[in-house]
Amino acid sequence: MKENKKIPPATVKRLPLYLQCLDQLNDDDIGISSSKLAELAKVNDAQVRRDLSYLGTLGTRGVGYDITTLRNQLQLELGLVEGWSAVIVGIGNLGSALAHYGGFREKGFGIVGLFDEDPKKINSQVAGLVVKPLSDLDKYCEKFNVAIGIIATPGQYAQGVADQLINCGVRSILNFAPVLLKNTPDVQIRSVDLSQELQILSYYLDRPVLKAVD
Amino acid sequence: MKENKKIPPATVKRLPLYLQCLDQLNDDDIGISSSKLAELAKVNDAQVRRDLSYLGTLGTRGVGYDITTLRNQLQLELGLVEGWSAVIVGIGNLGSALAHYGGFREKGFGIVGLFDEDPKKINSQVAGLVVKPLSDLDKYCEKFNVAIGIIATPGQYAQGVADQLINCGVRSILNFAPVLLKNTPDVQIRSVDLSQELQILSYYLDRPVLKAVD
DNA sequence: AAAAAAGGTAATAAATAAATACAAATAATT
DNA sequence: AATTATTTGTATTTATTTATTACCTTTTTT
Repeated sequence: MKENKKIPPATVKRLPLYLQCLDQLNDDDIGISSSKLAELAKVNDAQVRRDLSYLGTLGTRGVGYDITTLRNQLQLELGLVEGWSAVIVGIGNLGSALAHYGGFREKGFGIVGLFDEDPKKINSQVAGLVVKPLSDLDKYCEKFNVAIGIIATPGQYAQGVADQLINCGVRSILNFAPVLLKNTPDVQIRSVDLSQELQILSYYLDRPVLKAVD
Repeated sequence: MKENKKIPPATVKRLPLYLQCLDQLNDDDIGISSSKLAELAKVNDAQVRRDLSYLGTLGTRGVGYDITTLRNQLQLELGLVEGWSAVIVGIGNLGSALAHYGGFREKGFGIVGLFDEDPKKINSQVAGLVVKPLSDLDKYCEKFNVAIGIIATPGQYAQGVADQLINCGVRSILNFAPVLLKNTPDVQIRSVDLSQELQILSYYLDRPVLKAVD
């Protein structure tokens, strides 16, 4: 399939999953079939082939996929080789946990700044970084060419923080505050609402027969 | 629409969102129209009416929806009035943040136990609870009739913890570890992978023209 | 040479979402 | 009191997205 065809969102969501599955393999494995990968990722094997075909012709018929090639291509497509910089705003319990979270760095993201408005937090050290006031955001974004803003403030401050981030040129936002942020053209916003996840689980708790999706 | 018709997963995912939108309204508002709610939730207004119709005939033609009725019905449908009990396993930075997170209690969930295997953490106090070893899990699950297990351990321990939780009768698991847990019949599993969310954002960073979905 | 394994992709099916339309109920207006 | 405007509930249709099936091609194995 063509290299520059746009990839369907549902497929984009599965790409990091495939990458994760590859990480679970033995170090001495060099190849993997679509059916094996499908089993690990718990999807249909044709779906795996179709998803991967968006990245180009990676596999060899009769053989399968070379793991290294596949991993490289997934990382390339997901932009994990770009070394995007991120900041975290809101250094409460969750923000602090995110600052310590190793999974970000492992995937190539660099947390370059922590921000909060609470005077008690400003200048304190968290995960090896000094917490700064939001007034320093502009400076940091320019200096580190920050691409991603992670919002972990209480809900009522989230939109204001988002506006500031966008104003500083940040084009992608990962929002953990339990509010729906305003849509802005050219800005990607993803929200993770912890309590909503629990609520969805709760629905199915009452109805053990039904199956959740996603 | 019939009360006991099964609700499509896509709708179930929107129900907590509607609930969140209601929370943003002024206290003195007593009614809301589908079009207003649609605007807040950023969906089509016909979709709102359709989604809500699964909960019964809640609105009044020519008038709209009574906010209190709507909230009650959403909470009822989502099982938020059941007071489900939950435990958190893995009291690292993330687990600890989750233990402090007020959003769970606010929605009616009760965190009744924290568990970890690290001797340095066992017996320490976090968010008003004493961290216990996993060997106490069984006891807690029985005592508090625990319905939900929240996993915040490193990836390599997650499946083992999940097995233990299921073994103790837990039927719903919210997994924050970056691994795909084995499917078990009658057990609902939802996973939140923080770094995967960032990776999806990263894909769209390279392609500012495309739009992400969900 | 034949059979088995495995990727690529066209075609189809299923699920989801969106749009349209309209009857019924309520409120506002004349 | 009658009329008009508003808004829900729902059927129907349409469009879009997603998932599955089927089949052809290539490679490896027997």
